[in-house]
Amino acid sequence: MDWEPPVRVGTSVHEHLRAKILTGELPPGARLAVPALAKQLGVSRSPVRDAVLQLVREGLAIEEFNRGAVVYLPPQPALVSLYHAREALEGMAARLAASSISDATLADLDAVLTEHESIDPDDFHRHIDLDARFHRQIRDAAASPVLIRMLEEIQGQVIVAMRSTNLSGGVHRATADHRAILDALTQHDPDAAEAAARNHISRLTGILEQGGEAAQ
Amino acid sequence: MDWEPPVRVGTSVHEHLRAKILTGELPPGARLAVPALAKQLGVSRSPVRDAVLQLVREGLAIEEFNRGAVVYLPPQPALVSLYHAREALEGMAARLAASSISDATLADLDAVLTEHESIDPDDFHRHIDLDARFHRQIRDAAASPVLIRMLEEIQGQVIVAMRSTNLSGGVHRATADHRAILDALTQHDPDAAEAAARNHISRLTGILEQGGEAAQ
DNA sequence: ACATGCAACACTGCATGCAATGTTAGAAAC
DNA sequence: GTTTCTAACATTGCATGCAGTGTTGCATGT
Repeated sequence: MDWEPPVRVGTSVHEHLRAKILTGELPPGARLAVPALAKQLGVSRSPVRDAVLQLVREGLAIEEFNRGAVVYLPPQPALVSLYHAREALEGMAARLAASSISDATLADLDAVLTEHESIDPDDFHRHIDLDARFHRQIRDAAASPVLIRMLEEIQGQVIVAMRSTNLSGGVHRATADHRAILDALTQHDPDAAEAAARNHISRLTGILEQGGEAAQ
Repeated sequence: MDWEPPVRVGTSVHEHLRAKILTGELPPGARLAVPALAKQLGVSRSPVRDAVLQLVREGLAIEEFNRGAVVYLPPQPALVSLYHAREALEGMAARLAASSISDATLADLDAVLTEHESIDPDDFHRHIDLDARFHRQIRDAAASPVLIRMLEEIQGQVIVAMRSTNLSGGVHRATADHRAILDALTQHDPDAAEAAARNHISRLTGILEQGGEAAQ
């Protein structure tokens, strides 16, 4: 019989902190002092230390020497680099997904996108959430474990960055791009899907390089 | 004045173990028991534990419940996934490098490739080393921190996999592909560089999917 | 010879102690 | 009011203790 290893406290703490960073409850600059978190969460310092170290390796936090880690918002040049990796990986994810995506997943994507197309363009919280859900579903549809793991990491950082800077590129442009991606996926056309996904991200990279202030 | 944080024991241990895995001194299956390593390296278990955890997150080791971690060779489907991510990221690295690469780096690449073209095709150790150096230099020439970090991880796993399976695709094909990539870089042609890099990796993916026995 | 049971062992993950070191706030001096 | 010194404080990374749990190998019985 298969056996699932017991849940590790360190893993739970990591997920807990990661979630709080992604929702913005722990915004960039928030301190992640191990003793304080351990006391607050009612566990010892060891698992908390593991969790914080992992957040640092994920790029969601940065160490300030002998002062503990803080939630991290990469500076603009690092975001450009992040978006280059994102373009490559999301392109490949769309390519792979195009071949194998199921009708059920296509329907889910359409539901998310249709909702996205109808929201108040000023409702950034909802925009970020729907955007993340769309990209997450394509990522998972690619069904490629390494790709999924790397995109999880990138998309986490993207959410923090979107929340802190105006790099959405506008809700309408985003949903138009998403519609193009979904159309290509619906036609199971890998080349078109990759091109559409890369075009979407590379447009955002362009905005970023011009100062990240082009939203709306 | 800038201050470089003191070297952490855990980091040294991680680099030490990583190097031993990449050289094959610790082959897939080798046990990474924390107490044993700590005793052998003359440090306590804490930094060794950190190092092993990081190796697991890097994909170079896998945990066997309550028996410690062992050096990991991903099964074939996971390698295909690894190569999909590799294709996307190496393609983007070549694209970025094409714009910014210096004449000095081009000369270095040519030196590595020229040496590679002249080796005994049966000298796999040297083939793996020269192959890794070529890809590493392009990766670094891309000068994109996120891309570099992710490709470091992928290329580490690739070295382990090459050492254990016949997926080089043949020394001559490899150097021919590399020559095409270097030509595109020399012409500072991003599209051609990306296409050549992706073509190189995707050919290897094909070999992998057909059973990984097509070397020579 | 082979299966079974059991005791010794090994390893993990979490808790906690500790020395080193950076930070900070307040008192003291100017 | 501003600067300087200093002492208390906080945090880190490493060391080590410990309970829980899986593994291993040997003795024992059939």
